Amino acid sequence: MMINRNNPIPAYIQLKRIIKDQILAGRLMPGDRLEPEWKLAARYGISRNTVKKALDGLKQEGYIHQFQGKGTFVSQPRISHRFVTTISFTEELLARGLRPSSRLLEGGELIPPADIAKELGLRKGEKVYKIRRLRFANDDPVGVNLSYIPCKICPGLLGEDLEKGSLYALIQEKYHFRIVKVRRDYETMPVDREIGELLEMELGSPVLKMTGVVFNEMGKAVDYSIEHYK
Amino acid sequence: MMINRNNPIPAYIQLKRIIKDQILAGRLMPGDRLEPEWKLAARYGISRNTVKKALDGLKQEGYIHQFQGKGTFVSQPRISHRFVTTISFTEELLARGLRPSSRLLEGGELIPPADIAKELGLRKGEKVYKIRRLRFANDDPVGVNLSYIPCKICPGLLGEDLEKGSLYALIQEKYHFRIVKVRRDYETMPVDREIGELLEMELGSPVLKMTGVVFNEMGKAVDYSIEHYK
DNA sequence: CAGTGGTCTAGACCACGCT
DNA sequence: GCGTGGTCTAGACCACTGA
Repeated sequence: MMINRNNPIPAYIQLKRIIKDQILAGRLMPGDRLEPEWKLAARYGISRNTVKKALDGLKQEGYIHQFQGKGTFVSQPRISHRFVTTISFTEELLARGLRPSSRLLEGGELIPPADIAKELGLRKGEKVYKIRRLRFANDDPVGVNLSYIPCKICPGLLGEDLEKGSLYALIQEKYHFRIVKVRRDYETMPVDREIGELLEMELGSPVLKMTGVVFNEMGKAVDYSIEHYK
Repeated sequence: MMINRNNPIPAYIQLKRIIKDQILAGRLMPGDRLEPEWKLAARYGISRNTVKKALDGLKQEGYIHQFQGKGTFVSQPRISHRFVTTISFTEELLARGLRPSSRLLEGGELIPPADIAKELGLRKGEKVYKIRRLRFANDDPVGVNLSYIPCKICPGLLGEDLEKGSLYALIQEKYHFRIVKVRRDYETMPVDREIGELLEMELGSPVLKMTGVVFNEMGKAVDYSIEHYK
């Protein structure tokens, strides 16, 4: 399949279509490396910038990812878009016109309990960062967030400012992930003493407990979190 | 604010930040037209291609849109998919000031496939209602909802008006449940033909697929649903 | 018509991963 | 060192809009 320069469809869209078809047809499998950009440019008789524009689109749609110095690879699952916006406490509150903020309660590094290690797909002895934050909306405490994040996935995370903005945005920006899959359990339950004190609630009032795992485009679990919301 | 070429942050990201800040600060209001690309390039001392890359990012994030031959305009604040913290489509849309409605595509009674029976905790041969609805926001189709609800939990459900309001509200009211636990999986994927036609989307555009189970206060699964949203 | 964004080129240098 | 993607330039022509 070649690019037809008489076709009014732009070359980068034609190339995108060609590569996408190869992925959907299984001729390119998840994990496969594509030819380097310069070679694609030569093969299809277009400039490298045009190849980049095609690849940008495919990256955007979650079909591929790229690593500087390594190459271009077909992504694991199907497709992704901006999942952050649907899962981020920070953006959620901003969208509602509230002012979100956080206070770091605890940040450390440890070997996680077996059940959490299993959810994260970690081998025995692999460490995680444990990050516990109290969340505010307009300075009212509204939630407690406990996250376990594999150290090998996000090295140096504790050196970041964990009280500013969205943790997911930080992770995606710093480590160049895209979050493509989310699993969430929601449950209402009476509040226990510890959470109740943090959220300034009466003992036994109902809280929303949310447990979740998020996955990046390579199918790796990036975060296991337990959250309690008023 | 200018672009600092000694700053290791790429010029296009610096420009993106500058423009985004102007929008967030209200110096650029929704509907305002930005300077033409060539003028931005001259003002910030970078090439037009670099300006385009910054604008592409902002377009991508929904802050601006562009029209060939007309210019670059600040977008209305984005409506984000915030299904995570809400259970009910109806309530979600009402909260956003949109008018929700539904059209019943399919309503019947059947023995569910084994995997769905398992999710619902049903014994062999126990029937479910299968309810498929197209969802509208202000008469635009925005989602397709497929629900499996155990007949023994909600007897006579098909006799109700399934196009009016929230199915969850109906179920909770008629059968005196409280929904206390929800499990949700979110994933984005390219739209297939059937859903694409219902939602009036181009084949392969990304849709949010949500799969979920809700439980009542007795721990019984009340509903297994598969939904696709624009 | 002039002005705008859309596409595209043929280069360049840099940052990074690997061997 | 070499190959990769990341960024950037200074042009060019086209398609579309609106006066």
